[in-house]
Amino acid sequence: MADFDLGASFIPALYKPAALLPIAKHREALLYLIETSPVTIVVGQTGSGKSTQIPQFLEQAGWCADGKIIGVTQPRRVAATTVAMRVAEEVGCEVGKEALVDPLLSRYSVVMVDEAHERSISSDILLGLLKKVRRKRPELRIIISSATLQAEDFRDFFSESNEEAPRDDKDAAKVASIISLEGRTYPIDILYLEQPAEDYLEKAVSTVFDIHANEPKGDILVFLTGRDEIEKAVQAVAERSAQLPPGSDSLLPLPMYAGLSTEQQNYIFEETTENFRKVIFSTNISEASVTIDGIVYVVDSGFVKLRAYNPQTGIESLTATPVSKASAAQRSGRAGRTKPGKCYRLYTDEAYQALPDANVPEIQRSNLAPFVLQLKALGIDNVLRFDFITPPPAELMVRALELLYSLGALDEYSKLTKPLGLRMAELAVEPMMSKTLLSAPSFGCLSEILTIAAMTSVGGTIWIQHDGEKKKTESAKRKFSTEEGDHLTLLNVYQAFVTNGRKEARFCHENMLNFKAMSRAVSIRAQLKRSLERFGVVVDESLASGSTSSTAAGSASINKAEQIRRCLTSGYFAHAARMQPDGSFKNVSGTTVLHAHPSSIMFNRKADWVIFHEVMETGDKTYIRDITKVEKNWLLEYAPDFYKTST
DNA sequence: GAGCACTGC
Repeated sequence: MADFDLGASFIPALYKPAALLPIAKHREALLYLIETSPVTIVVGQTGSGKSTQIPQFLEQAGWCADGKIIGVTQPRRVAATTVAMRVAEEVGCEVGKEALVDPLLSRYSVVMVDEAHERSISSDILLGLLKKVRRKRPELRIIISSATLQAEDFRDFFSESNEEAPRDDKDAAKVASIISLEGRTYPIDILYLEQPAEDYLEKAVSTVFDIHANEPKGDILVFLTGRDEIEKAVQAVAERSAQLPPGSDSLLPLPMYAGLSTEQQNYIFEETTENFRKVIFSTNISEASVTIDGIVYVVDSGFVKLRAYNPQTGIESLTATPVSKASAAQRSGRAGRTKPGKCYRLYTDEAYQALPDANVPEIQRSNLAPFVLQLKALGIDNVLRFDFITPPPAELMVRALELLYSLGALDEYSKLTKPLGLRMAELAVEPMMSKTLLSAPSFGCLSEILTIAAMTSVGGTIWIQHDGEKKKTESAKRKFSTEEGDHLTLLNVYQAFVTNGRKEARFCHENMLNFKAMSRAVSIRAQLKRSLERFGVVVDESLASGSTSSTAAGSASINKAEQIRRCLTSGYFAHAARMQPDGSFKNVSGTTVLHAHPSSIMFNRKADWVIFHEVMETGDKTYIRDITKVEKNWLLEYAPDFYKTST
């Protein structure tokens, strides 16, 4: 496998992006377009300064007069808060307000949808809303930032009308215009494999060594699909580095994925000494969310893990999928930020040609229940006729409506119920959990459910997953575990954190907890609590017990534990399963075999009926996560209609 | 025996 000869395995492509003018040069043209055209589509590279500079141009041009504000939305909140803060600092405008409170967005003179080409559900829905608002508020200005390939989709969307007669081309041009604001980039050589790789992980590692042996200085960024692959690749490079010829520069392999702690992530930004070449093995996090300086070489496996949702079974899956052409372009662009670069694609030119232009929009492959609820709360009753830029499959809509009806958020006419449905829409957790929260006062366990809701929404990032320290994490977890399952375990972890570890980094370190994730749970809990108090719900924290584990003495806490399990059942009855003699589970209709996820307390433990927070198919198994034991008769008690129809 | 990314104020 020692094919160090790059020329033999890669062939160059013809494509070279042109180096164009920076954004400030386009200022006048841009402001003229925004003034004269209701919708302006701004095309330019990620990081070209669009999201910070355009709001400033607008403010200077008087778009903030009369107390009006400029809104900037982004699919990735980390970036959004940074941008919003910078804009607020620099131009003195307030940014960010929910459409839920002000459906006509009347305080805004301009709304900018940033990175709209990423097609997140929220930006897709915002585009549909903006199109609707524009009919009632023709003076509103809409700016959409997009990658080049998708610009025309947005123009066509805003130019076409659902209700009126088709416009001619001249009219369409008046509604939406496209302007290109390419930033300065350096040329990137793109190289393809001559033959498909049998094992892209092995090929990625050998390509890294090829680059190291044959190419001038510059760090390497390798795109892989997940943690497992990344850790394997890092290890392979570390091992094989020993065989590098004496006197040659060293390779410094580093992992990058969202599950790492901040500290571990920060290694990739540190400067290396003269004789080192950094090689970063990363998930898609480095495609757009994280920018690393000094990258000259990109190695693209051609794969990404993508979520999908099966509307028939209601099961999400996470599988490695070939990237889109748009993704491949974005990845290669990471090489040319500071000087000319090279991108090695671990697939053939033919394989590239066969890739889809763009990813399937999120709205066509997700559980839509949370978004249907939001649309209903915005007064959009006929969600099936909402003007989506690409409509989701009807089955996805139907499944979302059915779930919301079974939870009592919608009535038999599919209208939002009040107050239940409306309140559920305003809580920032998914519908099954918002239902659980809203029924918690009647079970006398609101404080505990608030905590559980916050803990489940930060997901699997609570525990440190350091390679080689798995045992340590397992034993730390056992200290908090309860007989009843994962939800009560999460409650114990949280309670220990707020009493012992909130200001003490050592507590998290000793218990293998991720401080950032735990702090996020604290702030989510506070936010949920504020929402509930806005509805007039009283949250009595004095009732919260120190420990709700069944190992704790006293019948009061055992009773509390049962109330919590009953309450969870009232929201999660649709996520019920029964353990089979072989230890696996079957869902209510008996159609799907489910397995307790190895991270669950219920992994390898006995149970009868359980409810679970989440179900996901990865590889060839379907896993349930965050599992709690319940009684069969509770299911019948809290969801009689649901169980009558499904059995 | 194991989860891509993102957010929630």
